[in-house]
Amino acid sequence: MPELPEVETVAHALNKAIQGKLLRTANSYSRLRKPFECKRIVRELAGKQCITVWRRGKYIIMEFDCDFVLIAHLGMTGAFHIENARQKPDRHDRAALIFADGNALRFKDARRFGFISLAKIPHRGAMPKELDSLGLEPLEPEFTAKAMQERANGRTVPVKTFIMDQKVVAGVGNIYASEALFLAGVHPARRSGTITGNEWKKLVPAIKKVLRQAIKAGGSTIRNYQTVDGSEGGFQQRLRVYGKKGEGCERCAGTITVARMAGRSTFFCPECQK
DNA sequence: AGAGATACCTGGGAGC
DNA sequence: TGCTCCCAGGTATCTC
Repeated sequence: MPELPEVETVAHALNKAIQGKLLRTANSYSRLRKPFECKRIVRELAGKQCITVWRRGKYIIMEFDCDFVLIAHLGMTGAFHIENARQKPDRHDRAALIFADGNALRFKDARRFGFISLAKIPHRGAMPKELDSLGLEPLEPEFTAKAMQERANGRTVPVKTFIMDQKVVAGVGNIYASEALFLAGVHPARRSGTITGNEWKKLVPAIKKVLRQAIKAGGSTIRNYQTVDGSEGGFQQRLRVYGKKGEGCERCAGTITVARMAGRSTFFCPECQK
């Protein structure tokens, strides 16, 4: 389940892998959440050089030396891998970018929740308008307790759901939302508008800390996630509540409990998260 | 407009 | 061993 740390790890690896390469063509093997527009992609990007690859929220942006970018989302099970273009795609490969040097960047996605789409930008280095609605970037200075308290004012959704709202904060998903709330000692079901300034001063740094630690560990491998070279992330060993229903809390005598919030499993300690 | 539910999709694990 | 059932969840879209 790729969240910000996994996407960061993948974007970094992709940047190393394809920066400077010339796109030759593209292939589509089956449909994704949004159609992979092979013909349009080839028309706009063939012969163009990949300039850089970066991340915004959970989206990966591949820049080329023109006014188009590719926006990729890994969905639940998306992964990129590089191999020789002559190699046969395997069962779950959905699309490929073929480079002039003979390498293929294949997008593998068993559940097809991911996508790669072409977007026009006003000028090189600009943010595609498709990503305008994304909220605060949690590792940037703009992500502060004050900004979050303002946005939460009057809101009644559980704070867990609130911090997973991509229009509020971009990049926090189900795993790290549970982990950050645990670190901050905040109960996930609390209505977001009732979180005090002091609580946001614990929760905002907790989100940053959890994300930074996970990036350092190369992400968490929960079920599906793989890095570009096929290796697994190391953060799952450091998870404190996610997936730990029935286990003892590491901080108090409580037992980790699971509840559903907005249809998602939410793990927390009912004793020390208030 | 905000909140919650549902659809999309398929591998994998649980239970029998 | 092999079958069925259900869960995992990011996002778009719907209903209230």
